[in-house]
Amino acid sequence: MNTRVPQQQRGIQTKQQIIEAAMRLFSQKGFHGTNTKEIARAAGVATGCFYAYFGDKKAVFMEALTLYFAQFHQIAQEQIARLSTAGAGQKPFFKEMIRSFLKAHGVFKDFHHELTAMYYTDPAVLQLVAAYDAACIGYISRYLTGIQAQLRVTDLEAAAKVVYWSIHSVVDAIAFTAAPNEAQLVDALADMIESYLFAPSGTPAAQGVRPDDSLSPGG
Amino acid sequence: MNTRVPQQQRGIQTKQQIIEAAMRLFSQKGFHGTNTKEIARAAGVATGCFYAYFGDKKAVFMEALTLYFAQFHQIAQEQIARLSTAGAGQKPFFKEMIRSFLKAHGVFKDFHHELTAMYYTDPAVLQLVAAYDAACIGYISRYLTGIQAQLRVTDLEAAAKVVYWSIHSVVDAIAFTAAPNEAQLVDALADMIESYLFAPSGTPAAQGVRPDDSLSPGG
Amino acid sequence: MNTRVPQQQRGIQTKQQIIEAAMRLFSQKGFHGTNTKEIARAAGVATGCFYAYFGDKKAVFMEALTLYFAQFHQIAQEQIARLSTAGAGQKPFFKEMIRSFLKAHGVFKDFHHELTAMYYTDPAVLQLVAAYDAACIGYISRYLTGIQAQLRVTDLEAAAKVVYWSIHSVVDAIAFTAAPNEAQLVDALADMIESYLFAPSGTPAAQGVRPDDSLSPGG
Amino acid sequence: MNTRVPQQQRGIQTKQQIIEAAMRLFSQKGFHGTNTKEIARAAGVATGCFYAYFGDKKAVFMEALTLYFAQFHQIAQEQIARLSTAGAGQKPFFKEMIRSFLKAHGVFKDFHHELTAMYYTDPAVLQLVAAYDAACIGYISRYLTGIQAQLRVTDLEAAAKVVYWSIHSVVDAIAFTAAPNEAQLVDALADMIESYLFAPSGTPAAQGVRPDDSLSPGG
DNA sequence: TATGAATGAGACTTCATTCAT
DNA sequence: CATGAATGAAGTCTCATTCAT
Repeated sequence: MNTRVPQQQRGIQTKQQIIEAAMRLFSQKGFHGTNTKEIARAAGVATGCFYAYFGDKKAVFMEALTLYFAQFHQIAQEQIARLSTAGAGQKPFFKEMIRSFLKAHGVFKDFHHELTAMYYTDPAVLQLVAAYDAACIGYISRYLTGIQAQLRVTDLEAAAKVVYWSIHSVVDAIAFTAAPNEAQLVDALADMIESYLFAPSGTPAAQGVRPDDSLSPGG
Repeated sequence: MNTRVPQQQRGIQTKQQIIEAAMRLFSQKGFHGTNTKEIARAAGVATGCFYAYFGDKKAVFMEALTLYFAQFHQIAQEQIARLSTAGAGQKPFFKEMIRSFLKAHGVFKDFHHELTAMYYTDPAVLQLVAAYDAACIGYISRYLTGIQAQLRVTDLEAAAKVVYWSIHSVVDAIAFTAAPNEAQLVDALADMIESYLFAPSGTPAAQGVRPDDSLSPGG
Repeated sequence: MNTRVPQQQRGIQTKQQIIEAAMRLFSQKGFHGTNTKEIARAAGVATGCFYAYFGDKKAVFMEALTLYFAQFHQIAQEQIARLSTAGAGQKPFFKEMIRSFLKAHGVFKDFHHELTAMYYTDPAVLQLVAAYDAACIGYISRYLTGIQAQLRVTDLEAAAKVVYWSIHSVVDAIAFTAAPNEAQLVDALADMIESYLFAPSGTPAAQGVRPDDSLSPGG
Repeated sequence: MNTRVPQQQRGIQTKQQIIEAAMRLFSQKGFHGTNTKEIARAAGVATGCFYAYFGDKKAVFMEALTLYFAQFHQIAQEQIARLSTAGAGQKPFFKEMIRSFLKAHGVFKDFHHELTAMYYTDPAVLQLVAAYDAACIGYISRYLTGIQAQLRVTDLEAAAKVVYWSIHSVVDAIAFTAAPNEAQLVDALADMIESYLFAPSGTPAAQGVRPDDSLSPGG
């Protein structure tokens, strides 16, 4: 039987409830540890109803995933837009970006992990995630292109990737291990990215670098 | 009944065969996509024999994991030892390290991914992996301490972590997406790490940095 | 997942069918000789359906047991009520009781034996059976208290137990071995119980006792 | 492969060890709850060795059973012999008999229960047990025949059976429930049997009967 | 002969999915 | 549209028994 596309208000709401319940359960117990009956019950509907809206269990996961990414994209885009216009080349840019990621991570932390697990396991998930990663890298790449003049690196493609993956993994490590020294790690990460991207400002000022101001022009 | 501890030569061999078959299958089809019957058959033994050696499916996974890490550790340690003595502070160190990781990754590439998937799902796996990560970070940290004089960073703990996670994720991205521009990414990553860790060598030579030789003394 | 509590008519009927099929099979082939697949098939449902209603094989057994005892109790209580009011102290009481037991036994004879087997093996069964035995002994005890004046025994508790167990085992022996001399055994058993409980009616009439009328008053 | 009949001292001892281990385990965990590996280990031999001496798991059970009965028989026979010659018609006979049974029961109490469970389940066990029961009934029957003159009952066959089963079940109840009022139950049981079998001794002395001496002549 | 490793049928159980009401 | 009962394939695990050494 084909999947139902809800037409009425009620149907749309039901579908939404199912997605939310599924996300909650996947986050708590993982995809493999959650069964459709549980999802249905948590959503307050009958088992059969689940299959009226979703072709199979993976379908909810994918839909939840799409939603999840949409939110990420939105946050990221807003961030980029804000920072880009606020004055291109402002160095706090990356620190802000890291904080953005951290925050976004926090919202659906556990779902993010389940997602990562599926990523390596399921091609469809991989594709979705890869698209998202590519988009993020694209943002960074465009940003770098915009401030190319200030940079010491030349291969902007590679730089964007390296920067993205570094942020990605450090943020993940922070979020997952609930690192107590979060602030230092964020500082160190931002410092690394900035040391890498930006040319030292002409003077040998780099000694005694302190993460935040080391690159402030004024030098 | 408890797990069998092989007492005859034959038993030891059988157990080894099972572990190998399991790793192969987990890598190909994932943990959840592999069943114990398949593992047994792939190892050339009967189902029951599997359970003589392993309490359940996860038990093989954990044992395989332990083995896998033991190899990683060994490779890493050898590498560190070799590089450290070869001339402390030689800058190719990190590039070498990245290549090491890439190589190690390559050996059991798919198993590594299955592992990552389990990492987020299973506490026991998490623990094992966390221990491994901590060990790696420890290596780096000790290395940095050894060459502290040459460094621009001061919080070596944080630096070691940031460096480790960056390498980890970039290597993973390279390995998983079979990036065609592997060389550039490795260069960029090494460049980032070095820019971050090392003080520009006194002269304003940092301009026009080229990854490999930029830091070679002689400057 | 938890056991289903049938909410539709169909569900209630299915559960009943499963219990009946299980009782039939347990009686024929014993608890250990019957598997859940067979039970499901005999009930005309799928294997999984069995587990929707019962957590495991023992659960059906226990539920069947409870049902079985409920019927026993009902028969016994009716019997007691009828005989007690029909004229307290009428001696055919015990003969009637024996016949009751025999009849009740006959209905689910084989199930009774499987039950006895489980009794010694499973604590939960033991508990249920012990409760039933205690209830039966309670009936007899109360009956004896009611006719205390006519009795030669004084420790009514002990008497009730001894009488109950004697009936129990003789009835069991009769039912299980399909003794050809059932009538004689019943007579002998009733005679034994009555000789024990009731004082000889004043005269030395006890010689040449014939089971049935030996104790009829009026000697 | 055929079962080995031990020829050497060592073999005989091994077989004995296996039987003992099996009895112990069957008593503790039941026939179905014990596996051959456990038996072998408890006996201090290898799994395969078990099958050198016994065709299958049931075979040990049967052999243990036979041994168990042999002991019972011996005790019973000695008892009968002793009492019979000590003065036929001595009334303490049945009380002694009950005590004998209780003692015999106590020795292998748990094995006895496992046996009862198997009895209803396995034809071979049934046959063995039935033979044993018949033998016991035979003893009683012969005893009764010997003192026929003193008895009020005439159908000695039926009487023997009723008496045997009563003793059997009351003893079982005592042993299994560890009844605190064991003494009273034994008294009551003996009283019942004696009231049943023996004619009141000529005088209307039966009033105020006390189990032990009520029937002593010369009263 | 003893050892303990190996066998494999079969038991129990779960759950994604379909169906009757 | 919703409900919850039913399906049955597939997976996990056990254990009586056989076999290689």
